[in-house]
Amino acid sequence: MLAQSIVQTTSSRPVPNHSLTGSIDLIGAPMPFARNAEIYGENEPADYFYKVISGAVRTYKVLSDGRRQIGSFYLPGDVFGLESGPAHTFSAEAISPAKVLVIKRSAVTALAARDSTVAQQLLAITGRELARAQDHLMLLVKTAQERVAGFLLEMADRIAGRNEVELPMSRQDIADYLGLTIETVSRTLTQLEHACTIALPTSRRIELRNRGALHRLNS
Amino acid sequence: MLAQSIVQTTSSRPVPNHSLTGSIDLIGAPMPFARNAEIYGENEPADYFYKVISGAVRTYKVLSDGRRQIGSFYLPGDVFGLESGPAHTFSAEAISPAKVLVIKRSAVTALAARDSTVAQQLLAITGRELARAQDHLMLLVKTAQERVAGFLLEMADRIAGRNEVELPMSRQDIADYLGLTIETVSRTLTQLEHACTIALPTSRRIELRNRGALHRLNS
DNA sequence: CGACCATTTGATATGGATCAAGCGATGTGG
DNA sequence: CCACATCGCTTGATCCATATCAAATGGTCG
Repeated sequence: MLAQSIVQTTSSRPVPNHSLTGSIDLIGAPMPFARNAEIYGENEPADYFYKVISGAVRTYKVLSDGRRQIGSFYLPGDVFGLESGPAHTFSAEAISPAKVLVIKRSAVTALAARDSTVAQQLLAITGRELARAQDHLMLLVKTAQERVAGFLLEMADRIAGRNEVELPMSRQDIADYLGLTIETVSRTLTQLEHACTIALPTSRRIELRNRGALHRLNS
Repeated sequence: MLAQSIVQTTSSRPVPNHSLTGSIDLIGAPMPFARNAEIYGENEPADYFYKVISGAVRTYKVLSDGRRQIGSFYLPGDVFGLESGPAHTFSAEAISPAKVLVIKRSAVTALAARDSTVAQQLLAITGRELARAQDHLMLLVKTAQERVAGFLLEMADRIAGRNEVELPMSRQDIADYLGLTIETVSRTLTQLEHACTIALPTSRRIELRNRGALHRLNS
């Protein structure tokens, strides 16, 4: 939403005749990515940041022992790839076929220097990313049940359709986000189903039957 | 350093005669806190943010089961308590006797709206906080040895004196930062000592004898 | 010196990882 | 249209890293 207003601001306000601030340069064309296609790699120059139009995206790092840690999931409307340093600190891939708006960082930075509302939006986006990282961090010190419950509540909040959620990501993605194995995620979901806390009409579709119980687990 | 320049900017540039932007209101007096004194509590209004002058600070949350998770440690020069929402999401306490500069949020926000360098600094501080949270997050999915090694390297980078580090925090603080128990932290340090990777002249003082080994563990 | 608190060390228990197999859906080629 | 391969997920059996419980040690301050 805030990201949306960055785009709106740049395209709707009268712009001086500098090519950097023209809406074409700033927004670029929405770009399609296939399932599992790389959007950018860790350590690549962070000259662009991105906004999800449709589909879903994951950012991740691979540890030396081959384990993968997912940093975040991004859904339509979310901005990702905005870095404080010169390089991306995670890699990014499309989880499902995705359309992504590619935004030139230098253009927005230049714009922010003159338009304080743009600067405010950049700050707000970064601040929300920080809050999300902190929430994620708190999940990683909990039990498997608490992590899975927290994940389900997060996704239910972020994806429309209050109590029925269609997850875009695989069990492996969930496991790598929560610092668990795929087996533990699967077993925990089964437990929650047996406790009638959730229902699993299909493996990707999850119905929250008892939010209270999930919140209690999430503590 | 960036935070420093916020303060310098506000005190050295000519300021219009608005009380909000006067340097007194903005900076306030450096405030002393005793060991373990609360600086602010979770969910309290985030009307101020803070900069460590001397001593050390921890931010933390207490989970429903009583376990405490430390979000970050702050050392002299570090800014903390800068939130995207209206309330603090962690509590903050002095680890050791500390002097802390108390800064009025609304004043800096107002200033940032007119001075884009201030806005840039706010963004940079938030961005570095995000990077730190992401690094912390990556630690929490590793083995005990890797977490402790990563912690030692982080502290060695942040505290002066390359290879000899005087830690301001207790084993319990370290354990709650790393999502381990105090016993596991202690045992791991002992192991590293036996492997001649570190030396422990006193329990709070740690000498890094083999950075390479620590980096390998940290992977 | 003695009490207290932080830290270390030791013995045992356990949650989740690992290893292994089975199952169900999806898609492909004959 | 069906047999079969593949892939994602679930379930089962065992193992291990770290938690937990318990006690000893050491450093600090009155």
